[in-house]
Amino acid sequence: MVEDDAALLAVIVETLSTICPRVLSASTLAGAIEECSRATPELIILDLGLPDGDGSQLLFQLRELTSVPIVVLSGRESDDEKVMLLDAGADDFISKPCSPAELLARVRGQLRRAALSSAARSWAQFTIDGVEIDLVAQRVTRNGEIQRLTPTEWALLRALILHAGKPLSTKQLWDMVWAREFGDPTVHIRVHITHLRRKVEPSPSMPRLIVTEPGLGYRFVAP
Amino acid sequence: MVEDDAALLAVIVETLSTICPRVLSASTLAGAIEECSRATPELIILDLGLPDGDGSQLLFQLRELTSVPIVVLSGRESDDEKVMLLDAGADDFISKPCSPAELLARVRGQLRRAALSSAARSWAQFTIDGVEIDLVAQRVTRNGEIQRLTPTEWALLRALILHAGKPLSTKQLWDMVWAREFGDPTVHIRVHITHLRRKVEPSPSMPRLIVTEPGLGYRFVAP
DNA sequence: CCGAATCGTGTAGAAAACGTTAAGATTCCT
DNA sequence: AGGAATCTTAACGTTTTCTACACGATTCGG
Repeated sequence: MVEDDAALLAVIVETLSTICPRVLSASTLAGAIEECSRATPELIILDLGLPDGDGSQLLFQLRELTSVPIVVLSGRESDDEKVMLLDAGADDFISKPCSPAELLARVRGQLRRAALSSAARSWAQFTIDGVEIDLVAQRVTRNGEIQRLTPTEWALLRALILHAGKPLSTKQLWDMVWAREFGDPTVHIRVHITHLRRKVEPSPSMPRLIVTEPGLGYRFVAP
Repeated sequence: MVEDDAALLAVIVETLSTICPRVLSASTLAGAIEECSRATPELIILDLGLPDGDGSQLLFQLRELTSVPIVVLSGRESDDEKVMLLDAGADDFISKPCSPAELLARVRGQLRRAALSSAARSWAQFTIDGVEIDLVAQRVTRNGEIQRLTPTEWALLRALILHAGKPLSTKQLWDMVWAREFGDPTVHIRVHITHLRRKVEPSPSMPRLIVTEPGLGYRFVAP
């Protein structure tokens, strides 16, 4: 929230905090840029008319750097200004005064839209050596062929990828995937690791993705 | 452009045509749905207060079927209504009267954002292997024959298509389609999936559209 | 170099999940 | 009220997945 009027800022921050877990604020253009580079916010609300420069200048600068939703708040009612800012990349323009309810509704809308625009799911999807793994769509393809994984195989793969880079002991995997106390962990895991490798490794007999660290456990090599 | 006032409609269409290659219009709720299923617009501008039903009703219906930007235009200034519509999925809300320049700027903004957010098909309407599915018009034809789907079958199909590509578990489908807590989900869904496949699959015994991922659920494969 | 522990892989039976059919129950329309 | 369409429930055969066990291969320390 970028706003120079301290009283108004307090009110808006209070309002926003009902739906946002963390609200950061800045009262100057320079402060706003610093805050953005440090905290990478999910949405920016920008009031025009800051002391150290035009807010529209900040809008241009931010649009060069990021595609997060930017909502502009302004007291001026000039059509030309609205058009200019919207064309510059503002995602919404709200005229002051504005009811808290409407502000929240518009913020919710922007957040909802940003969430489903699939930018957020890039971390769970990657390709390595012709093997494509998509944790969200629950899909694995190797050289174009679809590989079907069973529920336990998915659980095992998820556990390994979640802690990619670190070796996971047999006990840890057992707790994460099976979550029960009877049966022999080691033999189960050996079997399912074999199955998993057969489906996701470029060459299953020479594992490159799921490597075994003798005596420690298994490790998923990060891409 | 959905608007019942002919004079205002003409003005807005004229305005829009300066930036849009094709502008379609409808003056009733039924006409709007028909137009949408035929032409699959890239953006919808919706004026509230249509003769044959509330415009907000159309908004709800459309939001079940598509993710295209919807801009609501209204003369009423009620905060509650604004909030309700924005939360129902409207991408923008413009109060009448509104300058042509601002309208164009907001439309441009929505189109720009839609273009870069998902190049994916935003209208659930397609043909594959002689099977034509149109969620908007609620029509399924296979080799020219119209297939009649029951309400639960539509709900099931809509849930699957809305999350095309991702497997939906039995529990998820149960929550989306039936929305209640008693009864045994698995049996119901098995039966209705069979019925659905018999009507929409090119060859029901070898499903290609609605594939089952054993242990995970069912997945609608996007064409 | 050798033995013990650990790891990889094949096979077979048990358990769970799934597809299909059919008959009763319910709703909705005329 | 009668009848048609739809939903629910039950049963049964099939497919898929899990578990258990056996045996060869590999690793590691002395």
